[in-house]
Amino acid sequence: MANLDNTLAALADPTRRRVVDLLRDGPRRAGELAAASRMSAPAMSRHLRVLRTRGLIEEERAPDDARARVYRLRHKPFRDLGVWLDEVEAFWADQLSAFKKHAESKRGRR
Amino acid sequence: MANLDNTLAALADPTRRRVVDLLRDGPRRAGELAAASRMSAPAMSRHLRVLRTRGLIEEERAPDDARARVYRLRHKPFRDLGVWLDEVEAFWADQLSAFKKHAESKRGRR
DNA sequence: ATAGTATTTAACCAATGGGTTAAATAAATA
DNA sequence: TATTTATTTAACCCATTGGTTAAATACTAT
Repeated sequence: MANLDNTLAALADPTRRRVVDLLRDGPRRAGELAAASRMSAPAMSRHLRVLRTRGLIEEERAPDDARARVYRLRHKPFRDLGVWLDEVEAFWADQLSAFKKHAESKRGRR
Repeated sequence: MANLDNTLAALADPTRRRVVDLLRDGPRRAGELAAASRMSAPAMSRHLRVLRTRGLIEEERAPDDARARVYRLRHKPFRDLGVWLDEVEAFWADQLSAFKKHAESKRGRR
């Protein structure tokens, strides 16, 4: 459940992308994520479920308080997305493309 | 209109992601993209509009047949996505994260 | 035991998304 | 000029999404 389409679908929502940014600083509780996003607990809970079932994050109980759930980023989906992105980027690295791009820059593109 | 959220929203749909893959091989007509994706012309047209209004592709008339519209990838949104991804990836490059990850690999994670 | 806290699940609702078919545009061709 | 051809736009429909509030779960604290 961690293919590219799942990953991109999970990241499509701004709230969920924001959660990823928050988790870059380390694992966070559901409550912290909700507060930081000014979002109700149920709403955040569902976003977290989407991120989890699509493989972007993983859940565990807080060691100090088993009521709380702590979420952290998983590496693989981001790595895979990076691989795909590099493939796409290769388009511009390609000589022919570079030539076309150059020709077009003269017409005010970028 | 080419921020990260727009880009990710545009890429969330599998058909649109497929279009990006097709355009990696060079510019393509709307009709070609529709056929390659086994999708009706109107449906593809709307996907192309989403990709265009969100800044991922650009449109021009075919030089040889002005009825046809040719689409090509734009660089910026993918570059920006790459920048963000690298920031996210930095999470795992971080020493402390690396340590945690190592500790957890002993419990069967990855 | 009782009450409080952290979070999820359920039920519901309005908005969005993606497909379809039919009509509109606009250019090439006969 | 009349007819195809390439594509978009419009109108419509159904499924999905993301939010809300209320209830359920499960643990902590008094």
